[in-house]
Amino acid sequence: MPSPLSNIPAIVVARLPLYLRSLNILAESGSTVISSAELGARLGITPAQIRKDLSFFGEFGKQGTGYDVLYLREQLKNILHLDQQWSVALVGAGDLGRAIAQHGGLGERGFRIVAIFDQSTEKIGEQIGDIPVESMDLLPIVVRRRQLQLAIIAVPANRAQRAADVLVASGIKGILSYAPIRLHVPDTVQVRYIDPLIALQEMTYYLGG
Amino acid sequence: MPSPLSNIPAIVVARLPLYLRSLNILAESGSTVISSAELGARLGITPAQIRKDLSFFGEFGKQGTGYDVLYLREQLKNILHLDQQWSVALVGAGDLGRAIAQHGGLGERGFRIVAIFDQSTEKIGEQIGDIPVESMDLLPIVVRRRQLQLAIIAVPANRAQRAADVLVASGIKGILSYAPIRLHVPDTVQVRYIDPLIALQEMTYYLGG
DNA sequence: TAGATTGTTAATCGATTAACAATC
DNA sequence: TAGATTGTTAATCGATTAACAATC
Repeated sequence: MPSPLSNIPAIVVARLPLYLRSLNILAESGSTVISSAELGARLGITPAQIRKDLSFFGEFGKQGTGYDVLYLREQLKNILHLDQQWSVALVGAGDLGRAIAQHGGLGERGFRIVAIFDQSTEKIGEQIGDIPVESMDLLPIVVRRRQLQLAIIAVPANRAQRAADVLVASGIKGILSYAPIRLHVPDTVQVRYIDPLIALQEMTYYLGG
Repeated sequence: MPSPLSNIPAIVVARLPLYLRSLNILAESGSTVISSAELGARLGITPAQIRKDLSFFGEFGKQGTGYDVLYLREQLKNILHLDQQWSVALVGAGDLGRAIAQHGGLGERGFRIVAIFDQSTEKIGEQIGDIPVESMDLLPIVVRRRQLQLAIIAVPANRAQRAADVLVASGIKGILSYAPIRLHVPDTVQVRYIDPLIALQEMTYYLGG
């Protein structure tokens, strides 16, 4: 695998996890082969786009037949570096951080929260699941020692940028932020946002006043 | 206001909430005027794009000066129909639904959860905050009586499509789904997804294996 | 007035789609 | 072989950006 081809459009990369998700469902249901047309119908994406997207990375299909579900799934996992467990730091042990850590939909899917940090002296020492909340002061040490590359930010908006700065300085390369502000980071660092409020506001435009 | 101009690109509409968010911050900090250049710098968007986006809806600025923060904020709120409280139905009273209902970042911002539904007989009758969990059987009646237009889905993937079907049949016009599947709904219904796993998988592509 | 910034047009850029030869 | 579907090219479509006259 030619490691992250930097010339692949981000929008193409962003669709790969959706393809993978469908392939997981197909694999579970016992399907062995799928065409770009069928996959497209499930995802609301044109078959041509799926074929084009995949062609950035190689030739995975067979004319007349389609794609082998297990094989394509394996390939996508490799491309996305999901052939390994990812350890994740969580910043913020409030309601939201707690929900993220405990709900654990992530843990079962290859992203394990291995350290939790909070500013508040009250929260330090508490356990969330089986992970103790540690002081923000320890963050750089822990992140470096464990060589963590991913972090989740779940602190209030007014502390999010500072959290990001510390994370980046400690070597974090990817941040998933639940804070409703744009984070400024070097462009060697990936950032994605989760913001239900923005999503709701996007929809009300289309709803009758 | 010419009600939802249907010919405005969705990607333009999707940026309006971001503009609004910045304007809220600016207003709080006491700024009275802002140029497209300054706003763009905050958001990582080119000034030309901001001006173009806004020009779909009217002329809100003044040459030589920029935009009046409070005025533009008001206009965007109107365009997005955020000049009112929105009542929202929540489907799913598990860990996730509970976290969404209690965390309440939404309530303070104009989206109030007014009814919670769950399948499980055990959960029915429980209170989350001050809202009782009701049976799914009551959903159509409650949604119709209260004329709810928005709903949040926080049930497992295998129940999400059924939940969406019931919601749509009950008159819901916008769905925010936390379930990791694509929902099939009539195109008169808006759907947005919140999926931290997909966001993480998008980032690992760029990280060293 | 001089300087700044808008709103808008036209040019550029990039993403999506249609079409089809290759081939299983 | 006949039918189906890929991978890829070229055409289309749509979004972003640069540039500038208008004007505060």
